Amino acid sequence: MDHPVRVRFAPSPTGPLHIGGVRTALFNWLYARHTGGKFILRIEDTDQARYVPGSIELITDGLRWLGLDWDEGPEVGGEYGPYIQSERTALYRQWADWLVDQGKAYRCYCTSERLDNLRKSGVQGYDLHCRTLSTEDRAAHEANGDSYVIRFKMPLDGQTTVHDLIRGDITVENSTLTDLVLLKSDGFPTYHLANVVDDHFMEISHILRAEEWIPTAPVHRQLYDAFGWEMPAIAHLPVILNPNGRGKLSKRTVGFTEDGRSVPVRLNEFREAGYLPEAIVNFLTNIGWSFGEDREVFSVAETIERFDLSRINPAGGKFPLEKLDWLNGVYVREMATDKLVALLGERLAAAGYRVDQAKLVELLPLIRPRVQRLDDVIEKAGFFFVDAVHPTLNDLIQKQMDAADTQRALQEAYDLVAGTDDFSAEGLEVALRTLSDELGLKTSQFFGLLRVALTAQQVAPPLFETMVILGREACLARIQAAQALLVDTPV
RNA sequence: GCCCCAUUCGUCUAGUGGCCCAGGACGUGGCCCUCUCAAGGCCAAAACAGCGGUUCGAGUCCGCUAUGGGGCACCA
Repeated sequence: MDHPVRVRFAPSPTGPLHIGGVRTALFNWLYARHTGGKFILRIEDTDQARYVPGSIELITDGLRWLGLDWDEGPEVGGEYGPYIQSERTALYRQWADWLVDQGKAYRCYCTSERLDNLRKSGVQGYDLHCRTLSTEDRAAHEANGDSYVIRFKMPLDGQTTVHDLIRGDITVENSTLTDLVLLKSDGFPTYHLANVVDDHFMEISHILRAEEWIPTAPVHRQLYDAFGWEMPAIAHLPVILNPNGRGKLSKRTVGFTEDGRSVPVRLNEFREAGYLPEAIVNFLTNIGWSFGEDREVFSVAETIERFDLSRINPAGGKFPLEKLDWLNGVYVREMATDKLVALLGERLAAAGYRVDQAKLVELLPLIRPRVQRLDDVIEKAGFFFVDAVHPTLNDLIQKQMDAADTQRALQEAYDLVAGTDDFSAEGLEVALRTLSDELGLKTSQFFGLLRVALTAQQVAPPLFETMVILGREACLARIQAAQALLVDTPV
C-alpha cells in the first residue's frame, strides 16, 4: 500500500471544463503536489457521440490558466501513454476478451430495442438473458454475425464493500448490481472498463473523484477483483450544488442564485466575467476543504503544504458565488500594480476604450478598492478614456436645485478651475469647498453636480483626484459641455 | 420505485466525547470615516434537523424518522 502517489484527472472532451470538474482537478493536483507525487491528465473520449472537437485544448488551456500543471498527459507525454483513451482501444479489447476467456464476462447479443422494452416494462438493470445462453444459441448468433457487447458477470449474491478515504466503508448488496457493459458494439470500452484498465496500467495510487461516482465504486471493486488487480485507494469528493438548492451545479448549463442572478458554470465563463485564477483556486479550495486556523485567504503554496484528505468535508454544498466576488476583490487589491494594469487595460481595450497606460497606472489607486471583477474597471474608469461624456439633465441637477442654480454653480466652478494656480487634489478640494460655501450649497450638491458633469455618473471615484488625472483642459471642456446641455434643453 | 451518500448560523465552514450557553468567513443590519460609491475600523443579529439510545458527560458515538443530494444507459 505504499505506492508512490499517482493521481489523475480524467475529463471527457465534451466541451469546456465546468467548475465542478475544475474542483476535482484541483484537489487531485493539490494532493499530488503535497505528497510529491504525480498528477496525470487523461482524456476519456470513449463516447464518440458526445465528443466535441476542440475540447481537449479548452481543457488544457483552462488548467494551465489556473496554474494546474500535469506531469503526464496530452502535450507533455509520459511513460504510461497514450493518455487519450481512443488511442488505447486495443488494450481494452484485449482485457475484455480476457475476462470472457476466464468466464467472468460474456458476449451479449441483445438489441437496443429489446433493452428499451425491458426498461419500459420496469426491469432494473439487465435481465441476464445472454448470460445464460446455451452453447447452441451462442453459436447461432456468432454464425449469424450478430453484433454484440461484452457484459461483466456480476456476482448474484453476497455484498461488496469499498473503503472510502473520507466516508468510511460503503457496502452494497450484490443483488442490486447489474451485468454492466464493458465493451460496446462499436468496439469502444465503456467508462467502467477503460477507467479500471487505465488506472491499473497507469499505476494510479489514489482515485479522487466526485461523489456522483459513489455507486460505481463497488462495481469497479468487482472488476479489479476479476482482473486480480489491486484497487487504488479511493475517495469521493462532495459535489457542488446549485445555489438555489436544486441539483448539482456541475451538470447544469446555467445555475441561478436565489435572487435570480445566473451563476457561471464553465471555467471560461468565470474567466470572461473577470475572475482571477488565484481567486478561483482559493475559492474552490474552500469548498469541501478548509485551511484551518480560521483563515479564508491563503496562497497556493500554503495550500500545497497543508492539503490533506482528512480535512475534506463529506457533505455537498451550494456554490457561494458572493464569496467568490469578495475573494476576487481581495486578490485585486493585493495584486502587483503592473500585472493589474495589464489585465484592466485588456478589459478596457476589449470594450473599445483607447487606453493610456500611464494614466491607468496613475488612476489605479482610485479604482483598485472599487473593483471586484475585472469588468468593473469599465464602470469605474471608462470615463477617463473617452473624449467626452454625456450626462443627463436629470442626473446633473441635484436635489433642491434647479437649472439656474446649476448653471451658476458650473460657471463658478469653471472660473475656479480655469484660474487656479494649484491644480492638485488638495488645492482643488480647499478651493472648491470654499466655493461651495460661498454658493450656499451643500458639498453633496456641489460635488455631486461636478461629478456628474465630469463623469456622467452619479457614482464615481473621488472627485478631486479624478479631476487631477483628467487634467485641467478636460475638466473645463466637460464643465462647458454640461453648461451647454443646460442651455440647450428646454426646462 | 430500488440502492447509496450526506445533514452545524441565510451561505461556505471550524469542531474527531468534557476546552462549545458552538469559533471564523461571506452576506445582512448598525455605528465610525466620508464629496458619491467602495475599501478600512468597530459592533450586532444569526446554527448543532427531530426523536430515542450509549455515556458521569454528546454538535461529536449508535438507531429510527425527516430533509437534501447522487445513482440505477452500448454517457462519463
